[in-house]
Amino acid sequence: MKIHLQLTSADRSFIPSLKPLLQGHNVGLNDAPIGTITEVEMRATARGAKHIATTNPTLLYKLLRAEYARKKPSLDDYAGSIIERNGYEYLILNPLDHLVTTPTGNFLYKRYFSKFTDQQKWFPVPNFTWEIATPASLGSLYTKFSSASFIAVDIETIKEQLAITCSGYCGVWFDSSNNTIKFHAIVIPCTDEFMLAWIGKFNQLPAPKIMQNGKYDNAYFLRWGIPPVNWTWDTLNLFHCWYSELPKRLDFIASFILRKWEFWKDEADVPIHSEQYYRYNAKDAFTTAIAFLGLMQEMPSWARQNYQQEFPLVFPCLQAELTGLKRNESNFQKLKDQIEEAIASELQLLRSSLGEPNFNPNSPKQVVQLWKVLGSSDISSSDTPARDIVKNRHPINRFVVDRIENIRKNRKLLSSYLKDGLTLHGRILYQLNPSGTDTGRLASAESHYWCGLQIQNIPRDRTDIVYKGIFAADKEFYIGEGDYDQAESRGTAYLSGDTSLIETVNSDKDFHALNASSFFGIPYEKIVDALGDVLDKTLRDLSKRVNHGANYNMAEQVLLNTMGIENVLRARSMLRLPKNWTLLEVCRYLLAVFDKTYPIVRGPWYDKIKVDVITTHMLVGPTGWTRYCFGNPVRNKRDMNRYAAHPPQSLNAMTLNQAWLKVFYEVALPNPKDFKLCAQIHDSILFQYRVGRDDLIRSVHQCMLFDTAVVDTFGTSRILRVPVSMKAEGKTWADVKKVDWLKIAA
DNA sequence: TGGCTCTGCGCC
DNA sequence: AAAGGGCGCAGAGCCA
Repeated sequence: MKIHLQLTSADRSFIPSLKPLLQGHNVGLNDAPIGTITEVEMRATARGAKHIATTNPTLLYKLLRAEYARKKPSLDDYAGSIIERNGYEYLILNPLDHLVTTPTGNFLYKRYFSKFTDQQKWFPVPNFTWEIATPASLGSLYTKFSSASFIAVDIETIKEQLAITCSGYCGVWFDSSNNTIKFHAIVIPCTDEFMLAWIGKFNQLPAPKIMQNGKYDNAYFLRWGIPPVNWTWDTLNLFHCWYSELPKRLDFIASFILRKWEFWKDEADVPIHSEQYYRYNAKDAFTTAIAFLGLMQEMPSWARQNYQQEFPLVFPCLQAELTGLKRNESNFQKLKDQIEEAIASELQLLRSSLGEPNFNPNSPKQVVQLWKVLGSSDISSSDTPARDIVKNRHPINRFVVDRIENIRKNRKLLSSYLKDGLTLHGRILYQLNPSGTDTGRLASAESHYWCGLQIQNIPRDRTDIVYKGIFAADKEFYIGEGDYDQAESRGTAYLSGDTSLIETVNSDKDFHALNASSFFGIPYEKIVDALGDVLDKTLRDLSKRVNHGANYNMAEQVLLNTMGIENVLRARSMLRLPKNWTLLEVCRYLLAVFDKTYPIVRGPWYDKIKVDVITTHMLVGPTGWTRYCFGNPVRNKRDMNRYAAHPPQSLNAMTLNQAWLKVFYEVALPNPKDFKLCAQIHDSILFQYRVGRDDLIRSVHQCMLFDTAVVDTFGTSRILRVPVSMKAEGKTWADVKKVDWLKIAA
């Protein structure tokens, strides 16, 4: 096959990276500017090519202009799409720099390129047929769909009243007599109670349901009292379980799985309840159905096993999302007033002392300008490390920077956590997404209902501000929370097989104080006394930071940034390091001390991670959870850092996810009147239990405690059991108290 | 005005 | 040359 590759001049320097992908194929390259489409087709014809691949956005624009005059199409949206014109096939590709700047570029290029060179291996796309259901046709359509093997479902919604505007169904019928698959999509407009009832009836059809991010659709179905049965498949979760590092939007999945596919999301911008609107809905359902079949055909067994672990999580997540937490209105208002007042007075002070009545401390540009005035024109950023440098140069700087920091902190609180529109019916809602991260942690975001907040980054309580007090227990309920103790460090210890670290995490003594003692040669008794009270907080904090830094494979500059100049200076004098050492030298020393204490972690274990990724592209965790890795940890330190952070973070996530499921099935479902599952926050489970049902605290504790066999770098298997500490009896999230009777009674 | 990217920052 | 992992959200600033 002959292919014409129409590039841009910006691609020129990346052509060497492309060459290996073109080997064995007859490809002609051209990077001249685009005049007209005809001109490009003439270039192709000149070399006998009917297939044109392009990275040229102008060409894409010209190809689409007739259909979508509204806005410029984005190359990234259309990457992988095939557009037909005049008997030519156009394959849209991202700019060639993706081959070098993204870990997935090479893989995607190869895959998309095979849409031309290896056409028969692609899943065949059937014809798209669809119709709008009417009261007259619904009866017969219902009969027809009753025999479907699968039904893909997708809804459209509007913000007003959180209403469903229509629901699309794409039936899939397997006919074993002639070995064919039939598809047909319908859209039921949700225009009145009668149609809503029909949507509910279709949702009750027995066929397994396929959705793309069905948690969204189901939030609306549940809101309107028409839940579906047999939701078994979700293309979002399927794809995440296969290639967690790739995008997971339906349009991306479609162009990844299907050869002849053209991005269609630009069609969405049409009037509600118009025919095009319904067509768009039908097409989404159709796409979900065929993407599902393509995924089933192609996904390897390890990815399916991932799915068996991941998909069940959507049910407790959906329940927790719709439960949310009640807001304590008076605490909320009081806090908001307090913060607004603090901002106003600090801002006034700052502006008048600078003599700049319009100065905005949140503007990076203005703050960098201010550095110039203060004689720090070498600092070009206004972020935390930059401010740290500036404020340590002069007491006047410190005064100004302190004001800026106070204002920024409080403004952040106000805009992200004390904003309008947090609640629905007095409750703060959110999403918990099992497909949101590369490691298998849940991600969180604002609710599907266009309100609420991300529940996993709530500000921790400070001496002056107690934010968590705005989350209130329901009437006759208490808030409780179960936390894994030092989960990631335990994971690092068992996964690496560093026996010193294993000994440290398993000790009854304080983890960070033990570290401080081994790192700096100070007797443990001088850091923590016999009662467990901390005597040397500074030293303990220092070892905490060093441990944290080393675990994430920090370089010394970054350790300096996170520790701050003052802390590093303090470390230098406290540890009696040479006075002529620079801050960076001190940081280098601190990281070296970690390596000396725990030589296996950043030594043989990291080597093992590199070998695994380079030779297999896989990181397989103790639960079997497998991450496909596109990056190269040998050539690229960023990739190395990601893959070094993955095993402990993922193991911790898997542990928590299993506990989350257990709590759902063994505590929440059997006790619907007395227990509410609220959220998962990376190493904790937040819940509510009815006053008097202290036994449920113990039940959660039991669900969270379990054993995992972990094999280390050298093949030794050990049983890891992460201890759990329980907090409970909170009238708000801020006043949960440590539960101390669990151990005694157990 | 709306949409986009960049910067900054909250949590574990 | 320099390189901290995993997230999501808001404001600033710029462009059309």
